[in-house]
Amino acid sequence: MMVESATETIRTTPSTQNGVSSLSSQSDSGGREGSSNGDTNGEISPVDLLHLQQQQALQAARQFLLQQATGLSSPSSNEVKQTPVQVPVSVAMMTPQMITPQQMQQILSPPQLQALLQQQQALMLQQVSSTPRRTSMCIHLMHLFKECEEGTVTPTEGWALVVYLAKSEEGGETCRDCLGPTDLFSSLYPIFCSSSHEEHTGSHPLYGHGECKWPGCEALCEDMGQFIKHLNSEHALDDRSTAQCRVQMQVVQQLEIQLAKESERLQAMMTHLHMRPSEPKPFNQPLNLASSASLMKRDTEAYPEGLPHPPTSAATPITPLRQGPSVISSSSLHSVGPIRRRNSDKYCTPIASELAQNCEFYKNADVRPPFTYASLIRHAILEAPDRQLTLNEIYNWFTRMFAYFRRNTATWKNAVRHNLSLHKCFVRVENVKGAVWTVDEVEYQKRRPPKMTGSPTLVKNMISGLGFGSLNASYQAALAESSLNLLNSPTMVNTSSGGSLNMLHVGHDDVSSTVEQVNSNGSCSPGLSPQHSHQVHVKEEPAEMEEDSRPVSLMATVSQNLALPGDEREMEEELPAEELE
DNA sequence: GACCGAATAAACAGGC
DNA sequence: TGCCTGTTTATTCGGT
Repeated sequence: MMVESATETIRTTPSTQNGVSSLSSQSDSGGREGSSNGDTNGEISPVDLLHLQQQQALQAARQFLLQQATGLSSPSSNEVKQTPVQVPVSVAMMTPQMITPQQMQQILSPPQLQALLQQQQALMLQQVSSTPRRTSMCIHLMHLFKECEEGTVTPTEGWALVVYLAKSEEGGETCRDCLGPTDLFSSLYPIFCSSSHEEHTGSHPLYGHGECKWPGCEALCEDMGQFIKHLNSEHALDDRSTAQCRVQMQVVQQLEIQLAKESERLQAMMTHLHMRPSEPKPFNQPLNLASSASLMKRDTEAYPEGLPHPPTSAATPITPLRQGPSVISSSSLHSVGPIRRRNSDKYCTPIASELAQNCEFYKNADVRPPFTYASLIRHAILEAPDRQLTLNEIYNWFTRMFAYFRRNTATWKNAVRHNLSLHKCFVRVENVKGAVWTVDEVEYQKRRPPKMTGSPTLVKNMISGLGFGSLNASYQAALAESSLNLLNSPTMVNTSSGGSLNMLHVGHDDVSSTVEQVNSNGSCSPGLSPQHSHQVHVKEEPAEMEEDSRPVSLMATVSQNLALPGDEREMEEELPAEELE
C-alpha cells in the first residue's frame, strides 16, 4: 500500500525526516511550476514527496478521527464542533499505516469525510493564511487540477500533492484573483479523493443515468467528466452542500431508526409466533437484512388469513446461512414458471425437523420447500412405513405435503422422475404391487456435498453469515448436540451393514440429519418392515464407480431390510462415518 | 473461468 | 391413442 510505502520512505530516507519544513524550504526556493513533477525537490523524489504528504494527511485524518471518537474536536475546526460526526472507533483507532485515503472513503460516510476535510482545511487555512504568499500555491493547484483532469496525476497523488502544497506553500504571494485555500480544497478534494473511487469502479454513487444524484439536483451530465465538473462547481464544500449533507445524514438516520423499529417488530412477531414454551429454540440469532426482508415480504405476501404460521426456523434459523432453509426468497413466493434455484443451504437444513415443525405451513402456503428434489424424495420414501414408495405415492406425498407441488405438476413430476433415475441413491425395486422406489442411504450419503468439517469455505461462509465472525453460540450448541448424539449413539462405533456404512458425515446436512431423525415425529420414524423385493435394479454407476467399487448399493439396500430398532437405525443412517475414517 | 451439483426441459421407449 | 413410467441427454444456473 502507498501508506506503507510512505512509512517506509520516512523511515529509510533521512532527507525526509524533517517532514514538511524541509520540503517547504526546498519548494520555496525552486520554481513553482515544477512542484508536481518534483524537479525542485533536490534529493527528494516526487514519490517520496507524495508518500510523505499522504502520510501527513493521514496523520491529520487519524488525529481527527481520534478526536471524533473520543468526543474531542479540534479547536480550529468550529464547524466540526457544530456538527459532530460520528466516526467509528474502529476507524479512529487505526494507525496511519493501516488506513489509506481510499479506505478512509470507504469507511467514512460523506459527512464524516466532509468533517474530516473541514478540519484539514482549517489546518491548511491556518497555515496558508498565515503567510502572505499564495500565488504560487494557486498556480500549483490549478496545474494539479489540470493534470488530474488529464489523468496524468492520479487522484490519490493529486490529493497528496494538494496537501503538500498547502503545507509547503508558506512563501507565496497573495493572489486576490485566485480562489482561497478553502475553495481550492473544496474543488479539488472531490476530484482527488472522491474520484479515486470512480477510478476503480468506473461509477460514482452520485451519478447515474446521466444525471446528478445529489439530493434535489438531477442535473443532466453527459459523461463522468462533465459530472465531475458539475459536482465540483455545484456541490463544492460550502454551507449549502454541507447542509444538504446533514439532511441526507438525517434521512439515513431516520431510515436506520425505522429499520431498527421494524426489525424489532419483526423479532417480536416471530417470537410470538414461533417460540413455544415447550419448545425452546436455542438457535436464536440476529436476522440479517436479507433474511429480514425476505421474511417481511413473505409475511406480507404469503400469509393470507387462515394460513398457518410461517416456518419456525424462519424466525430462528437453525443454521447460520446466507439463506436459511426457511428464509424464502421472494421468487419462491407464488413463483410462476420455471425458476431455477440453487438451494445450497439445503444441506444445512434439517429436512425432517423442518418439515415436522412447519408441516402445516408447507401444506398450505404456496412456498417452494428449500430442499432438493432428491432430499424430498428420500424423505418421502423414508417416511413410508415400508421405506418404499411407488412413483405415484411419491407424487402424492409431494402434493400432500406441499402446496407448492399442487401446480406445475408436469414440471416437478418430471423432475422427480429425473431425480429417481439419475441418482443412484434411489433404487427401483420390483415389488408384488409393482415397482417401488427405495433409498440407498450409503449412496445418498455419498452424493452429499463436501462436508462442513472438511470445508473451510463452508465454515467460513457459515461464520461470516453470523455477522461479525463470531461463531454463533446456538450453532455451537447445535454442533455440540449433534456431537453428543453421535457420541452417545451406540451405533457410532458400530459400522454395521456389513461395514458399508463408512460414509458417515458430520457435515451440515448431517448435523441436521442427526437432529432430523431425533426430532422426527411418528410419521417420520417409520418402523422397518421387510421389503418384498423380488427384483432389485441396481443402477449402473457412472464412471465414478471408481476405485471404491464396493457393492455398497446392494449392501445398503439389504441393510435397510435389517430389523434394527427404529431409533437406532435412524441414527445409523445419519451417522457421519467419515469422521471415523 | 473451470468445475460441479441441481433444476429444468425434452426426447424417447416400453407398458398398460 | 393417450397416459404413465422410466431413462437419458442437453441446457442453464448458482455456488465453489
